[in-house]
Amino acid sequence: MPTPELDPIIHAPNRLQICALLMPLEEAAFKVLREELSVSDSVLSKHISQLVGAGYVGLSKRTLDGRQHTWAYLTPAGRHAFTAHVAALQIIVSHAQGS
Amino acid sequence: MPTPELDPIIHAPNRLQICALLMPLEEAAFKVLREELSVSDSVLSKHISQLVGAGYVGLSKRTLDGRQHTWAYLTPAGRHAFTAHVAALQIIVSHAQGS
DNA sequence: CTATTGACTTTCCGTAACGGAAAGTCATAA
DNA sequence: TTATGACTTTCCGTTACGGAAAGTCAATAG
Repeated sequence: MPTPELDPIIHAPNRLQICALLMPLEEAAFKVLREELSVSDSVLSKHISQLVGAGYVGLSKRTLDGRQHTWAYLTPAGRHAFTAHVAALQIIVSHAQGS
Repeated sequence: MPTPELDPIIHAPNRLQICALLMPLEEAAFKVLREELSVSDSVLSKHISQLVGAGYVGLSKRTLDGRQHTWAYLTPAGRHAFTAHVAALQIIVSHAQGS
């Protein structure tokens, strides 16, 4: 059995966390993600861009209180990729408990 | 609860796998690791060097059949770091199943 | 209608991580 | 003394990040 492949788009710590946070939600506000990850706007924006580029995340820009706000959500492909990534991680880590 | 920190030394896919493979063993031959990871000698050597540099892995060079062979093993610090890293991963991933 | 402000986005920049290929080590074996 | 096997290092080019600063844009404030 070949080693399961870890998805480089998802593996990066910040993106792994973004995906994990989005998994149980329908969507999350940009600001919320930024606070959860404790990163700057630019860093979060760039990571989200990569996820969007991979087709894993979708954005919804809406106006609230007269201001523009961005919400992010996992696409079906994103949910699938995250699930597969976690499965791969578990297979790799499972060797640790005695192959 | 602050986000658990992923150890960058261990997080890299190849090194995560090296550590996972070494966890249940007392030691593993260089060649075995190279085959399990399907990487070149130089790549494996460089990743192991980083683990050694972090104090996570130790090397034992012995002669067998008149040839030099290298064996790698996790140090106590390495086992501890790997365990902590996996625990951090689980905490992050656990959010996915509904925070 | 123009300036401002909030909420991101991009660009610019420097550092560090990787992998592949090739050269270098070193302890034997021939 | 040379050749091997088994790594180790070096060289090189690509890519990934993060921080800082500049740029966008829509929705007010004036």
